[in-house]
Amino acid sequence: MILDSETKASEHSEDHGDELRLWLRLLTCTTLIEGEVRRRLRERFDVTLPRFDLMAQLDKAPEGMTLSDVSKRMMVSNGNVTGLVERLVESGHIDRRTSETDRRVQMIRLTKLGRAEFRKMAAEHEIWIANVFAELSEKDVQDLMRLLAKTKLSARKTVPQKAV
Amino acid sequence: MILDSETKASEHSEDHGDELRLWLRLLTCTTLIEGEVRRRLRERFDVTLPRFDLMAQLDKAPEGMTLSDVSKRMMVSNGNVTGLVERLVESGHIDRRTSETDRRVQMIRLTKLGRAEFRKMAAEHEIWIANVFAELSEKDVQDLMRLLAKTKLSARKTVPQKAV
DNA sequence: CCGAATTACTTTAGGTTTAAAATGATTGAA
DNA sequence: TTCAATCATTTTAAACCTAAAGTAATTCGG
Repeated sequence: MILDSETKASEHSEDHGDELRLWLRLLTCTTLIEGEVRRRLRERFDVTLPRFDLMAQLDKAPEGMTLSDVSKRMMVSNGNVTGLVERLVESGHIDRRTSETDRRVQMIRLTKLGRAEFRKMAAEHEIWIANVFAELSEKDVQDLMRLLAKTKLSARKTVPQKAV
Repeated sequence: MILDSETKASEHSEDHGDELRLWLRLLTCTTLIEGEVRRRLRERFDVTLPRFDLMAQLDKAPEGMTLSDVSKRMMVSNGNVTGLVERLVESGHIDRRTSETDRRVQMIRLTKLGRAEFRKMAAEHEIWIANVFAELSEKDVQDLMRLLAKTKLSARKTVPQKAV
C-alpha cells in the first residue's frame, strides 16, 4: 500500500479543524434556537424551558413515568428532576404518587390543568419551530434529519456505556 | 392560481411535525456531545465547560476582550460572565483590568498560566470532537456544515433584533 | 432465608444561568 | 453646558444543573 505525503502525515497529526468548526456551528444553532424558545415561553406563558420540556415528556406518556425515565429522556441528572418535579407538583401541573408495587418508585403524570396548559403552549411552540427552519427546503430538512441521526449514532459510540 | 386539497389545507394548518422532530434531534445531538465534553473536561482536567468556553474565546483574542464581547460571543447573559470571570481571575487563569479610555469597560485576557492550560486542554478536546464525528464521511461533514449554516441564517430571522 | 449488590430517589455543595433592577460612566442633542 | 439617554458592568433572586454521597427498597445468588 502506497501512501502519499498527505495521507502519511495524517496518520499522526490529522487535521481536525473541520470537525471542530462543525461542532461549534451545531452548538451555535442549538443555543440560538433554545434561547429564543426560552424567551418566548417566558414572554407568552411565563413558563421556563425545563418545565416545558418535562411536561412535554409527560404529555407523551399518559399512563405516567417514573423520575428515572424522565431523567434518562431529558438527559439530565436525577437530582435535577427531583427539584423540577417538586416545583411542578407545587404549582399543580403534575401529580406524583408512590408506586404500589415498588415503594422506591414515584409515578408522575400531568394533571388536567397541566395537560391543558401544555397543549396550548405546545401548539404555539410547534409553529415557532417551523418558522425557525422556514428557509430550509423539504429536502434540506430530510438531509439534516439523516445527517443528525448519523451524528447521534457516531457520538454515542464515544460515550462509555454503563456495564450490563 | 389553483391549489390542490393538500396545499389548501396547509394554508391554515400546515404539518410542522418534521421540523419539530428535526429540532429535537438537533437538541439531542448537542446535549449528548456537550455532556460528554463536560464529563471529560472534569475527568481529565478538573475544569468546567463554561470555564473552558470562556478561555476558548480569549485564546482567539490575544489582545483581550471586554465582558460584553464575551457575553455576545458565548450567547449568555452579562451577569453570567461577571461570575465566570470572577472565578477565573481568582484561579489565576485570566487577567482583568479597567480600560484607560473608558472606565466602564473591563478588558480581560488569558494569563500565561491560563493560555498554557487552555492549549493543553484544547488539543485533547479537538481530538474528542473529531471522534464524535468519526463515522461521518468528509462529504457528510461538509453537507452538515452547509445545512447548519443555512439553519443559523433561517433561525436568526426569527430572533427580534435590537433597534439600531 | 440472608446479606451483598442494585435500584430509585433525595440531599448536599458548589457552580451556572437567567431576567430584571441597580450602579456608574459616557455620549449626544438641545 | 447640561441632562436625558445609552452603555458596560454588577447585583439580586430564583431557578437550574451536576457530581457525589446518602437513604431506603428491592433483587438475587448462595
